[in-house]
Amino acid sequence: MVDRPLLVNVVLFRLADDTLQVLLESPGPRLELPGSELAEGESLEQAAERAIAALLDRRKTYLEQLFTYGADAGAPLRVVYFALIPAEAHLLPGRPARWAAVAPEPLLGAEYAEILAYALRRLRYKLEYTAVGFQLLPAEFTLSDLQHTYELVLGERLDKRNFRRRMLDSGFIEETAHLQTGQGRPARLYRYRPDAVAEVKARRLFP
Amino acid sequence: MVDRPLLVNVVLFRLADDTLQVLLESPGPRLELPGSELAEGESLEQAAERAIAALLDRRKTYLEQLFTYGADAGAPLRVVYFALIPAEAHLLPGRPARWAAVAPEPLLGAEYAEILAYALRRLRYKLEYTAVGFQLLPAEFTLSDLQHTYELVLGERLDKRNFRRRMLDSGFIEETAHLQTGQGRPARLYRYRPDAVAEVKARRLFP
DNA sequence: GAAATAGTGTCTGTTAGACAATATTTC
DNA sequence: GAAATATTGTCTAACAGACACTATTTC
Repeated sequence: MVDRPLLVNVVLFRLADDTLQVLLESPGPRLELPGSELAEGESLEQAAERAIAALLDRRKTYLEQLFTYGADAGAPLRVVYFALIPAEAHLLPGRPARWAAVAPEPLLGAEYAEILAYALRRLRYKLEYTAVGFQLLPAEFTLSDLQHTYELVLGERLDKRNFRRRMLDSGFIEETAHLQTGQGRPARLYRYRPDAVAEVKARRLFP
Repeated sequence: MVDRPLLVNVVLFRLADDTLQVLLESPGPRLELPGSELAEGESLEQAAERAIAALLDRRKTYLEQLFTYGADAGAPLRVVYFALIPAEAHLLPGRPARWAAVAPEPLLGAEYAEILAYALRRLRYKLEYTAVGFQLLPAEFTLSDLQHTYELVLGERLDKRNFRRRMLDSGFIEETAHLQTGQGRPARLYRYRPDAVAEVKARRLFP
């Protein structure tokens, strides 16, 4: 049996300050992705949740296994998860961690940068083809909020009319009785329908 | 550091005898998926390739990491890959392994059955949205062969005219100068274009 | 009433999907 | 010429994507 360290890392995304952000730790001079060694009698997912619970005051998140990195025979094995965190979650005090914009980060090691890039790719993919965007928003949200979420994650502008039409047609969301007031005309609040089919039927290559 | 066994399993698919088949081993009374423990100084992918090389006379295959199973804290960690094997590959002699139709297999343990079901789902998904089907065929193939491949994996009949049209329009394949003769009219042989973009642009949920 | 934001409908080009007849070979 | 297989084109309904104006609220 091989005695090789097994790490569980977590890429935590959130939307705040009009930016897609990722949680980075700086225990030393360099930035790292949060994580920990797999503990005795613990599942992989539990280890990921433990790493999140050590950083945030919120437990319930969208969590998905990303990949297991073990290409370099010398390096530790890394099982990487990614998670979506609503903006309301707070960092626990006393942790050398901060939310950083998803962007080239010179202090992030190359191995972590590769993982982060892949996680972002998967997040965008997920967002386009499934109904995962709600995990970044509060339970009730306006269609403008939702569109903004998509625009930030995908990094492109979306057409308002087409967005609303397709989002409503998809059946993923439903109206609530509530309105959100603000600067201009109040906006209808919607909520995610957990019973909706989460996968979009995408175009197949073959008939 | 936790001292937990780390296994690398491989789900090997091939098409033969008009069936989608998977390679199963029977070292004991039950059937299992091939695999081995991760060896010292070895990458995950190398371990998967080693497990394949121990069974088949062909090394070069399509190999993709599927998932890492570690939900049960008591069980070993399993990094699972899936691979596509052309029908020409031969089983090495003296191995307690056989190709079995992908179907409910009573002798296959529940954990393996779950893995196999997921691998099949991923294979179908891959086939629909990327150009991976060629990995199950010889270098040159007819459009009928290719359609047959898709029909077997997807488990449904496809319309010939639409299939050919879209496959040719996709640019994934190109004509060769060769024909395959047989019972009826000879068929044009095609080959995969490795330089083609492998991903299909699928329909997005949002504009 | 000015500023801000929410909300709504139509048109066009492309594509998915359904559908059947002809062409070329072997035996 | 019968049997087997390969090859080819059209039509329609649905959808993607482009596009601009009206409605409702606050200050």
